[in-house]
This record gives sequence, structure tokens and C-alpha cells, in this order.
Amino acid sequence: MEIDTRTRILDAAERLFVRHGLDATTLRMITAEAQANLAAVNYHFGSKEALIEAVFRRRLTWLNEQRIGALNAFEAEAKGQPLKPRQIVEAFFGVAIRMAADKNGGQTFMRLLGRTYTEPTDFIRTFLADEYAEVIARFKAAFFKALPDVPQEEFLWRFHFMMGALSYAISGADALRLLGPIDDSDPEALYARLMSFLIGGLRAPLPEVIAKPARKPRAKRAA
Amino acid sequence: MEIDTRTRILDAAERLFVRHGLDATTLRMITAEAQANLAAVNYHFGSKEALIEAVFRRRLTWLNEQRIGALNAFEAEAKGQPLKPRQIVEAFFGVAIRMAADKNGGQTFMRLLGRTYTEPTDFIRTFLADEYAEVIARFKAAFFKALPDVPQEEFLWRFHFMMGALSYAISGADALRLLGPIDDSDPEALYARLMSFLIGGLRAPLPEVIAKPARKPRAKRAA
DNA sequence: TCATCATTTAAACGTTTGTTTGAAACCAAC
DNA sequence: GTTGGTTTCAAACAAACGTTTAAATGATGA
Repeated sequence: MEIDTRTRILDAAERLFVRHGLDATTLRMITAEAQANLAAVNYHFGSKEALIEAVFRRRLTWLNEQRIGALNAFEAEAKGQPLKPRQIVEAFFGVAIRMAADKNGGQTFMRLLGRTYTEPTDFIRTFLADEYAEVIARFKAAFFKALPDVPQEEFLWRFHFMMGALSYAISGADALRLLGPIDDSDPEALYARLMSFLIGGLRAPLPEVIAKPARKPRAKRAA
Repeated sequence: MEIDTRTRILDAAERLFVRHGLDATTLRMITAEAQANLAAVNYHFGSKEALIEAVFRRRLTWLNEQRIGALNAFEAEAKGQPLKPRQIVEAFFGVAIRMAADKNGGQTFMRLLGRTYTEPTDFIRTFLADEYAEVIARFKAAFFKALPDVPQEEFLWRFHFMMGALSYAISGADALRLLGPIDDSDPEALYARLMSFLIGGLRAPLPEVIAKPARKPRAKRAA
């Protein structure tokens, strides 16, 4: 056993969280899987909540750095010109789906992350909002610059929908059993599938409700 | 207090489940909110698991009946001809988003449902697969008939992505706080937004990777 | 009015939860 | 070999969980 206890606990927790959920995973399950003593979690992390945050932070920080790095690369290449929407989508969602393809821990984590966006627990939500603040700001700015004629609110909704599609793409066969047996073993194919779907949705014609704001008496929208 | 205990418990459970999650909601919270005795849950439903199933079944059965009804109406109108993809999307996702707009319980429930698709708990997953079996079969058949040149696997993934977008559309401002303040008070606007996004994604060109083995440059329309 | 059934109630049940404790074991530095 | 600081360990903790019990109350029809 060459890996230190702290890391073994993080790995075990990650695996069990994605399999059973955050609440249903007990410290006893985690320490058993990590071959550590029950008290080890509180010794190394302080509490279960702190362990959860550590599990997320370990990979999420890196993921968002990758996203910003990809965006920086595209923007340097563009020399001040607006990026193509496809590039921005690639930088945000492409990086995520590639990390989800990484068997070495990334896959497990991304499945966990995908379902955590909608987690109702308060401390997780504020934690996530914090971790995402910078990357969201950067990508909002890039999108607004690339699509200046799309109303901001409209775009934010589309971004939100894209997050949903990404989340389900990553959770993969887990939730897909609803639709029947499906092969999700090819990450390149999944990447291509999701990207074309996202671009298609992003570039779809704006809904008419937005263009004609006066149909309903109470429907008003800022341009 | 005119409503009977059983219904009050179902309503209270629905509200609390969506706010705190399934596991984190205790029977004591539920019975307190429902102004009922703690033992009432076990008396009326048998167990917490059975209560959860009852909460879902109450509205899910109705929702899927509406979906099949809408599909039947379109197919009767089409007289054997394939439906337009837009009609099928409308029958499945449109019905859902309209139910999510119903303040009278439907809204709360749909938010709960949206996040439950990815719930890892076993008994919920098999329960959902059971409840969805018929409606999924009907819509798969309708889509395959409407888009005969789209590979089945390809379409299933797109359907999956659409479910993800729907889920996030419904969870609305809850998860959207990540992106910043957004107004989700207008259900008609949300309906229009989601529909155009979904249609756009569904009709996007098929990814090239699918056209398998070597470098055969082929980008054809999905529909 | 009485008997019968359904419902509600307060209290307790045995488990399991996250956390804490104090001693044992380990390990490098002197 | 002894020290001092870090890590592990078995055991125990109070609190909270879902569930059960048995008595009290309510409603219904004869």
C-alpha cells in the first residue's frame, strides 16, 4: 500500500459518492473501501462536509483551469477578434467531456459532478457557485462578444440547456438505461455527438416569443 | 383542515423532497409540515420508500398518459404518415414543460423529477424505468418512423441529451444561480426557448465520427 | 346506544449516523 | 535509546433515523 491514507480516502469517497450519492455514502463505507480507520476522515479532513469539498475541489479546480486555458489559447489565436461559437463551446464543454473520458479518476468524478449541479444541499451549491465564478464570467464575456445580436438572457438559457445536455452525456449509461441498452464506451464518439448537438441547439433560431414581446399582456423583455 | 392526512403527507413530502433531496428529508420533517403524527407515514404508506414511490406515481402516471395522448392525437391527424420531429418533441417535452408551469403542485414535482433521473438509488431507478417503459417505447417508434435515415443509436443519444436539457430547464433558477440572476417566471417563454433549442439540437448534422472507419468526409442532415 | 372499524397519538424500539477520545504505533532526529 | 510529533486504532459518544407498539380517539351503521 504505497498511496497515503489521505489520497486513498479521496479516491474511495469519489467512487462511493458516484455510486450511492452523497448522503447515502457513510464514513464507514468510505474508510472500509480505503482500508483506513473510521477516525481517519475526521483526522485528515475535519468532517464529512469538508471531505466532500475536498473531493470536488481536487478535480474541479483543475478542470476549470483547463477551460480557461483553452479559452486563452483560442483568444490569443484570434487576436482580439470574436471567437467562433464552436470554439467557445469546445473550450467549455469539450474539455469537460474529454476529462470524462479519462479512465484515471476523471470519469468517475465527472459523473459525480454532473449530478451535483442540481444538488439541493446548500453548502454544496454555494461551494460550486464559488468554484465556478471566474470561469463563468470569462465564458459569458466570450459568448456575448461572439454573438452580439443574441439577447443576454436568451443566451444564458441556452448555456443552461447545454449544461443539462452535458450532464446527461456524462452520466451516460447510468441514466440512459431508461431508453434501453446503449454503448457509451467510445469517448470520441460521445464527444462528437454532444458537440454537434450543442452547436445545433446554440445556433437554433431564436424563439418567436422573444422577437414579438407584446403577444401576452404581461410578457416584457429587455432587449 | 379539509384535506385528508394522506394527501397532506404527499404534498408535504413533495415540497420537502425538492428542497432537501430524498435522503435528507426525514419522516419527522414531513409529518411536521403535514401537521400529522410521525407514525402516519408508516400507517398510510407502509414505509418511507413506499411514500417516495407514491409521491412519484401520483403525478408521473398522469404525465405519461398526457404524453401518449398527445402522441395519439398527432398520429390520428397524420393518418399513417410519419410525424414531423417537431410534433414528437412537442408531445414528449412540451407536455412536460407545460406541467412544470402548473403552479398547483406540478411545478414542484417536475423539479423533483428532473433531478431524480440521475438519482443513483436502485429502487428509484428500477421504479422509474418501469413507469417509463410504455411511453419510451411509443416515442422511440414514432421517432424512428419520422427519421428513418438517422441511426437508432445516434437518435437515442440525442433523446438523452434532450432529456438533460429538459431537466435543467425545469430545475430553472435553482441551478441557474451558477450563471447569474435569471428570470424564470414566464412559462411560455421557457417553453419557446426550450423547444427551439431542442429542435435545433435534434436536427443538427450528424457527427462525422459515426460514419466510421476511415476518412470518409460525410456530413449529412439529420432530418 | 353500542359495537366495529379506521385513524391518530405519544412513547419507545433497535440501528446507524458523524464525531470524539485517549492510548498505541510509527518514524525521523538527536 | 530516547525524544517529540504525526498518524493509526479500537472504543465509545450523543443524536437522529425509520419503524413499531398499544392505547386513545373518531367516525359509521345497526
